[in-house]
Amino acid sequence: MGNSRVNVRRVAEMAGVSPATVSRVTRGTVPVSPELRERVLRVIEEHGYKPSHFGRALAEQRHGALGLVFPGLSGPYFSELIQGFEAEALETGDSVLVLASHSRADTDATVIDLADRVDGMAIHGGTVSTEAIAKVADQIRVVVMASESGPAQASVSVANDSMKALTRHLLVDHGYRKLAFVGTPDGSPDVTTRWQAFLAAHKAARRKPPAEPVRVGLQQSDGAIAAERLLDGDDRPDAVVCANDETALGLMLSALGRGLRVPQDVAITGFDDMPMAALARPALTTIRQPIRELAATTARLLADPLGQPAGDIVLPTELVLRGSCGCGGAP
Amino acid sequence: MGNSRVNVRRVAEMAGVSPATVSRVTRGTVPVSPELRERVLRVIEEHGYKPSHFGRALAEQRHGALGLVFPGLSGPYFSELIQGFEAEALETGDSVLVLASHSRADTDATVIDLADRVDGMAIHGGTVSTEAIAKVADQIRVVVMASESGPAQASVSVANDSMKALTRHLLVDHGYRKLAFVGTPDGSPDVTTRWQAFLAAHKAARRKPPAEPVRVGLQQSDGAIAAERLLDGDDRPDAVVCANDETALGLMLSALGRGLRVPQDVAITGFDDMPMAALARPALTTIRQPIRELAATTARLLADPLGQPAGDIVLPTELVLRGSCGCGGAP
DNA sequence: TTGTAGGCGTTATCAC
DNA sequence: GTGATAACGCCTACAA
Repeated sequence: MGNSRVNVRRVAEMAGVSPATVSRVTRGTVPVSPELRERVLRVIEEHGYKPSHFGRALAEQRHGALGLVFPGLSGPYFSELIQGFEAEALETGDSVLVLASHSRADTDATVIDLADRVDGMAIHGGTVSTEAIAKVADQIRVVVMASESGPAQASVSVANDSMKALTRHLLVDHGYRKLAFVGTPDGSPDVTTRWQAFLAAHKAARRKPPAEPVRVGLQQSDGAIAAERLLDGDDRPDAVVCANDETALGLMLSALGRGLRVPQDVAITGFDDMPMAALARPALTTIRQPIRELAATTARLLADPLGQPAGDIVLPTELVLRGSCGCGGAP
Repeated sequence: MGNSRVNVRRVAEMAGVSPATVSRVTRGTVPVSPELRERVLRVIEEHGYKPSHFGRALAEQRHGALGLVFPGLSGPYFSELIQGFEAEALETGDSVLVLASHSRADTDATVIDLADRVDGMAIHGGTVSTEAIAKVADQIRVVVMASESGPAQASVSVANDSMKALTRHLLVDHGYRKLAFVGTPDGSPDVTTRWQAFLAAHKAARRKPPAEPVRVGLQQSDGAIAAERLLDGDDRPDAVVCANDETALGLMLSALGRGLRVPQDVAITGFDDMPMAALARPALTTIRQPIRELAATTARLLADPLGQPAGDIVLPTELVLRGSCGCGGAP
């Protein structure tokens, strides 16, 4: 912790050149004569000089950082999100400032504050108010993930409506009579759309959907909570459609722990296709969404120097039928 | 996106004062006469002036940001970690730059790069090489989490050796004959200590431990993989000690899915006490560690202006006995 | 190709 | 209490 840092001027002096030349060497933009370049590089090497981010940021008027805002949830979904985003940001030499929103209340303020520490910001649907997004978007480039763009410059989300095909599969192909939905529609735009697709499938099949979803969060423990409400009574559903894999697996664990058989006593489906989905017994029927690509696309949109309008990008999803819905194969 | 930002000079001009006075008002350190203060505040309000981070950082020689480096793993553990860290950082007005390390190879380089964008860095055990830590620690304050400090200024970890008490409980109190350990000791310092405690407990009870642990990762899906190796053969263990709750729950799900009874056919224990642990059926016997406090303490150590040496802090853990080890209560 | 000089926006150190 | 003025470290016209 004693690294007496050297600056351009000092390096220039020692190399017997002007600061400008040093800058040219470190940036590599403008050609410099081999001889001087060599001299400068030697001094840089010798003194471990590294251009200060302070100075650079100030001079270039850019932070070299992207913001990522999401609800502080656990699970593979958000890990994939962070990693995918970061991997892409690294490509362009940007750092990632993360805001794992806590209470929605102060998140708005924090996000606005974050806005002048980054060059662009990715905001996950359902984490901050539209007003806050508008304010930020007025200042820097904003891309919304898993929701509509609203006041933001662009959005990237996935085809949640494939939930309709899944629901139809349960209703028509398997002939289940009584379905339940686990998830809170008002909680996040993703879940909103999934619930609507669930309802639409019922309507298309002229079947009566449940009046209300089982309103719980998206964590595995929420699946266990849903289990208490759904499995302990005597009007148990045939099949339970969960808003994501985590809750589905939590529910499955609870079902099996109660001595119920899946899918014979109750069929269960998820959304995401996280690694555990394929490994569970029975394996989980679900919808695969390209989380990493979602994040990478978002980062790319933000890093893009003179980004085109871009608009709203929707990535495809894929229905993955496995044992937990009653399809053959796995036990 | 057209916010023609104003700067101190401009504000000063409009308020008819000097830039210094404007600065004094925004910082609130030195007293300013009510009259001028009022004038300045009005102009600031009117033009939405906000001091630029660029300028501030350069003048104050500090970024106002803390770095957080951890293996890009999913699950409640790391979510808690991020949130705990960030919540504390927000207190002191710092932003959090996250590095969810991907391949260990390039992480070293990235971490060194990150070092001159933050004022302090928290590094999770097992993510970067000791050499890289040394380099960074030479430049800024570094606190290592869940590992020994090494070249870093300080470290914060939890009492992993309570794994010894847990193992003893299985061996002595329940009298299980054949135990297995799920986790990769070389993968992270935490797991190393837990495996050693597991071995120590066997030795203390004069019992022969398994020759090798089941080397898998820390995700839920790894628990399912472990299940294939442990549960399908005919020399199934009595009890399986997992390095964390996630793998334990993955294993439990697989066990139940195979028609095995927990704990009668196989007892299972975890480490962390994540929310799902208490809700599973049977509820998971585990060791509770204060993840949030771990993160908060680390952040506090980093933000501390003239931090004392601090040294190595070890936070307490607590053995939580539930149904999955065979203890009464839950089914 | 290279050097000089000015600017990026803020804070801190002086005088007054 | 307040106002000049000089850093802070870098980049980039502009001139040579």
